[in-house]
Amino acid sequence: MKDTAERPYHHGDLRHAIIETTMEMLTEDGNWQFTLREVARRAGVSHAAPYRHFPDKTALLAEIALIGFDRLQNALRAVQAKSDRDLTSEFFAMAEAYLRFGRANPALYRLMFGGELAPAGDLHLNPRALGAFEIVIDLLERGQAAGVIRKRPVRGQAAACWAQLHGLTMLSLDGLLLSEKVGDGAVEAAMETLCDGLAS
Amino acid sequence: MKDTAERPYHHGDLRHAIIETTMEMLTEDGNWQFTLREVARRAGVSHAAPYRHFPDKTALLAEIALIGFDRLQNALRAVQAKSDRDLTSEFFAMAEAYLRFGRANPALYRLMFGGELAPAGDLHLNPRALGAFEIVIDLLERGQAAGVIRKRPVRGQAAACWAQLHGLTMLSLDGLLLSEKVGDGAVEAAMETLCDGLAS
DNA sequence: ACCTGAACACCGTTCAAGT
DNA sequence: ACCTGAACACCGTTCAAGT
Repeated sequence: MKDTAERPYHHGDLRHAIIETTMEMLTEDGNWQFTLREVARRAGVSHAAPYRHFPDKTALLAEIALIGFDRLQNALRAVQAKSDRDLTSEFFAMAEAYLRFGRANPALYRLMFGGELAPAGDLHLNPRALGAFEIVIDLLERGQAAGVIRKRPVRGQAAACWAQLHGLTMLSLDGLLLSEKVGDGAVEAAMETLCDGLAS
Repeated sequence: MKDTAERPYHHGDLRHAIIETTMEMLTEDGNWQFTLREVARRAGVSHAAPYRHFPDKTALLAEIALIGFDRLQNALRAVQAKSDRDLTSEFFAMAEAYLRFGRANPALYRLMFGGELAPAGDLHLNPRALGAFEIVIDLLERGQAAGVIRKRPVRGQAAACWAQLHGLTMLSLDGLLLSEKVGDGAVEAAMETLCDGLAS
């Protein structure tokens, strides 16, 4: 579209390329390991080049984590949009979407909640990290209005949902919910117990 | 006690000293960061010495994680022992002990469930990692027998408890359950919801 | 049997210097 | 304005050599 199209200089947009490459490395290798020098290598630039776009390694990772929160939010919003069913099915679909996100992006999910970024620019103060939480709150509010959810402070109920989903996701990533260890269908059973606690 | 007391050679028991030093480093610095060379430095040995006792860094960390699981189990067992109260109080005391353990040892707790050890010798296949789970199962079984817990497969209920506690602990360590973000008393509210789901 | 010292191949980060 | 190359201070790991 641009008439002055001199992209082929070196990259055009190295910052974007770095983020893209980092995300690829994250998804291809479940084993969490990531070096700034390799992302530079893959992007075809010198190992010092990323420092023109990110102050340090954790700043880049914090940005990646935020993108992860955006994607999680979008995954949940997609479920919310398909509201052609009752609230209970929507609740289960939401939970399933959350768990699937974690299982599909283990390294990214771990990064989002890892804590190696806490010393950095406290990622979790960023409102983008709480978008998913608001979606759960909305669902619970509709449930209370419809009379299928127990009338309690929604934020507390949302915390229970989030903790349960986060815990299941993490334990699942750790391989701690396999049938041999914890019995068959542990995730389904746990979700059922959560539902019992929420239902009116 | 020993008549042949030639400890002051160099260390006597370097393996033990290394574990001890690692544990100290872990508890003093919440920011997860740990180098094998520094533990050697603090233990007063060369940086190659640890390799006579551990094949590599992750092997040492896996051992530390197992000790963490032992300690968690002991913390819960201490609650179990003081059974001078009803099952509901015991349940809450157990939950509180779990959360307190995580908050008191953030770096250790993160290591136990971190996943940087997964590629190593899959720590979580070790039965020591599931001791805490068995304690929860025992509590739930007594609850079902006493008629205060809903009659459902216990292992599923235990999974729900574990996931909830693990999720609350993790989110709490991440600072995601602060009042400003999620409302006041989120942990208590979440525990209440879990109870509602378990109670008969 | 246990420990040291030097060595190798890597990091993250900085900084003068290039275009 | 953006990138490179060399440099610095670190790692994890290995291995000959010391006691």
